[in-house]
Amino acid sequence: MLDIRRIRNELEAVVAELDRKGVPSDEVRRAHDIDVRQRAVAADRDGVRREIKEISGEVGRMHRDGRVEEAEERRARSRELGDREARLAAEADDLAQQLRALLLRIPNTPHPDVPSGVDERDNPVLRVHGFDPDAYAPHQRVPHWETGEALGILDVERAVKISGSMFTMLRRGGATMSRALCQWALDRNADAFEEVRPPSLVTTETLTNTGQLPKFADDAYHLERDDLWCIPTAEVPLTSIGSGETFRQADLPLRYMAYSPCYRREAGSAGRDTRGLLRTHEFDKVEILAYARPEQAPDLLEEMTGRVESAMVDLGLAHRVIEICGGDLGQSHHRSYDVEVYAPGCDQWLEVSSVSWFSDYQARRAGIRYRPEQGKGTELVHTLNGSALAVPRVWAAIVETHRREDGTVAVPEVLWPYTRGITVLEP
RNA sequence: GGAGCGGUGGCAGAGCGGACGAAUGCACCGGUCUUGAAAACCGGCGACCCGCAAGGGUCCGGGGGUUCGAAUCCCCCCCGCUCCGCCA
Repeated sequence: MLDIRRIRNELEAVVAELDRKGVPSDEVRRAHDIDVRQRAVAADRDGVRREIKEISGEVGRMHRDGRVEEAEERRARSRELGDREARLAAEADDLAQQLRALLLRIPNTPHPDVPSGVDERDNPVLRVHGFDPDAYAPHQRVPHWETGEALGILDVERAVKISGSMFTMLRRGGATMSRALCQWALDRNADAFEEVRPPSLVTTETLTNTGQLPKFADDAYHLERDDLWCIPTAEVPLTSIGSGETFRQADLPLRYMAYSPCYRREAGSAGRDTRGLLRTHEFDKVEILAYARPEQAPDLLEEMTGRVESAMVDLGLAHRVIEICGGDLGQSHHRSYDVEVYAPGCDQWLEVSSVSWFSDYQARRAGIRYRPEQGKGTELVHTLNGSALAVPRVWAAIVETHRREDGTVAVPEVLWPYTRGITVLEP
């Protein structure tokens, strides 16, 4: 959520900032309007409550002093006020509820340095590593789904039989390498991040904290019987670890990482990226996440992006970093970098990580605070997160990049400690 | 799933219709004392919202209700613990 005080005091600035994301101003203006009315009604309500409290105190004292009929008169007066209080309170609650519902739908404002743009075509490429389009041999120009089926390490047909379209199944060395990628990704970030194994099913409240609800309910799997949601990313449970809690400034930044399965309905993307592993309902991912003081956030964003890039280097994959422009930034995002890997077989840049800074947008929804060493009270933390490694697309890029002339695939050496001796994927 | 007990400030733990935002202890912050520290003593110490401020309001798991007045009484829900059942 945005800070209602900013909407209150700097409405036009907020409108201008949201415009950079292509967000129309009507909802913010309506929020501003409701806020004005809400506060007026709440002030009236509080005045009446104050009177009731005073009178109740008097009634108590009169009773002790035996002034019964005087007390009776005061009591009648308070009863009248009670009706007014109830009406004002109901109105104030209703307005507050409307305001919150609106606020939950209004996106975060972008960081001032976010480049202007309308959609993904306007995302500037920040840097490119190890990419030379002419350097690929014909044996690398084979899409991973063909190599995967030929080697018996990818079995899409049976996955579809078991679970329906857009589910996949890895087998033998392919399954082993997938698991190895997760373990390796966790181990290489263990220097700075606490390993967590979070729940994969979460409550409506938890899925609201990170911004997926209420707006994007169609994208998530919902277990109606128990009113639980399948997480689309470990960001969801990890962000809510600290919900409703207040941390000490000295403990920040707090860093967590987790392997988790991720579930996405991919509503509206039927027919896109239908081959292979590029877009599936269920996949594995290792996520890294931090709670930080606002001043710490910019450096953390760079550090976390750097961690993803160096992982791609170690896997021998060509990749690039792009910055997400205003119009392409997600609902909750303040600033984002995408890391994309080049897959020579399908000749595509595949997004394997999106490292993002959410400013205090998620922390305000979730109530994650810290106590500053100077000054009074509490402040909201800033949250950041990114995929340390999204398995299927990295798997695809490895199978295409490291395919050899004989049709087998070389497993990157950094994974060998995790593959039970498998160094080559072969039939 | 069934039965019993419980959910109060950072923690422990009183309060069980009015003077309670809440005793007390610990923790924490400031001071006295001390070469320094500890101990002792003195003082302070919750969060959130509205307000320039003065000040006001809300919060005793959550939601309803009773009452002039609810942490305290009633109803529903959630969570925890113990026992039973079931189960990887």
